[in-house]
Amino acid sequence: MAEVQLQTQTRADEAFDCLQTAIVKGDLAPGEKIGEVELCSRFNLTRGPLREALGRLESRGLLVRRPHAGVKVVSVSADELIELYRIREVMEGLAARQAAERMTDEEIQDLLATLDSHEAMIEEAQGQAYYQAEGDYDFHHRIATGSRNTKLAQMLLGDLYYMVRMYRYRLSTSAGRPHMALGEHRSIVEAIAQRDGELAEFLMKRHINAARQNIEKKIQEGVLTI
Amino acid sequence: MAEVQLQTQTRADEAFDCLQTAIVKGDLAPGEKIGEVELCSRFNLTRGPLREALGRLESRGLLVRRPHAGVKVVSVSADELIELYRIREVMEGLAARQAAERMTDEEIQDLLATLDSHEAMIEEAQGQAYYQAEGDYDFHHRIATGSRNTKLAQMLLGDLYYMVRMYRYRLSTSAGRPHMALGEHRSIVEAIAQRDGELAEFLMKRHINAARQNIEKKIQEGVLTI
DNA sequence: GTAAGGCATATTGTTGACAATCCACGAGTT
DNA sequence: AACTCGTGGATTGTCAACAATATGCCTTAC
Repeated sequence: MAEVQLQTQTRADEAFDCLQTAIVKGDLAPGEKIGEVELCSRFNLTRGPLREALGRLESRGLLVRRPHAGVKVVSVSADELIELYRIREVMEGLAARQAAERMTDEEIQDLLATLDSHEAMIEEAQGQAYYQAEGDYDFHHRIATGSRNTKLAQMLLGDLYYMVRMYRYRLSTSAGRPHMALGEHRSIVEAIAQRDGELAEFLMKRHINAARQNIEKKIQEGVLTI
Repeated sequence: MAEVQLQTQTRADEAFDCLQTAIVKGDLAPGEKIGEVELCSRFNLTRGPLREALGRLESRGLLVRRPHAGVKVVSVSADELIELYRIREVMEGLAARQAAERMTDEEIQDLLATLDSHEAMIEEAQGQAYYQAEGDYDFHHRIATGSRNTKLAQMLLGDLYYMVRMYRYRLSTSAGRPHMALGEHRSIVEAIAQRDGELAEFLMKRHINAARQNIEKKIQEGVLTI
């Protein structure tokens, strides 16, 4: 392991990050029961910091822990994934509205620039949905922080996105969707640029609603089994 | 049998509960820097479980922890308290809508019954705002769980309510508000009973909006200093 | 007199060993 | 043959000692 680690980062934080990414990337399959000692040897940690990290992960709902029985990765059902999108709809709607009221002109310009780069990425990497997903994540990330609502950003970035991303990695976005999503992103930013919070909220809600319907359709088609 | 306590409760859970209530009740003042050893002696714990609990509290945003520098209770500014209510508005709006779609008839009847008991409490205990606050908490708690949206309930009950309650304890609700709030509660339940999700969402949002404006007014009057 | 730097102390972060608890397997009984 | 009960093993929960780091005070130089 290359020790690039910052000294201000404690071992427990390190463990937390490792585990979180491992869960999100799918290296630790949902429902899988994992022993503490195995995790220790896998990430070169001792049980103290590991347990601390496990506690945090549990508190965030990525793990379930039964006393003396062990830890297992949470397995989210299809219904629960849909519910997640319903929550995103209202929370990101609020984020968009507040972002329209509070983002600086600079931030908005920057956001527009990133949209251009996302478009370029989609154009050249035809079908490489991964980058599109990263771009999408980047977009929503900026809106969340742009809202200047600390707790809102914390809940979105710390709780919801990680759970959603758990499925992003196994779930390729459908063919025409990236282009459409980009268009929707543009409209939202436009509304923000015009400082029209109400419109930004409406458009964001519709955007996430569309994404949810897209996933629902896939599940019904049986393309996506969770 | 002296062991009324469930054995499935681990020391870390115990520590977590103790600390959480201590923070919420104000026994640990916001901004106060607290040493680990002091907490250990105070709650009869060892540092292992304590640290695990601290990690969870930090992850939930009730504590801030700087490496090697110690732990201190988070201090929420007036603005941030307002922001909390903005989040509640959209999230509980969603909860109300989903509750209208999914609560059982039994649950709704039960909810109505609790509203009656709340009314009785307000009538007899004139000015005892504490019970009203508890009743209010109870009401919102039921709506959240009634939504059948696991993650939504988790975020509301696990994250937001505890932060809001931090201030409930020092902040007596204003004179006429309990009665008004109760009336709003009734309208919401009525909408739920009629399975009108859209209306329930609207009414709940307006209800929380009113509560927020009430607090904003108090802050501007200087009655409430945070 | 003030500011910068180094040292001591106290506090946090980490480690490894010990104790308590659950799960699985096997034996005995119906 | 199937079910229940008991025991062994493994895993988790807990503890106390060790190491690393930041804060505060004192000294010293300008």
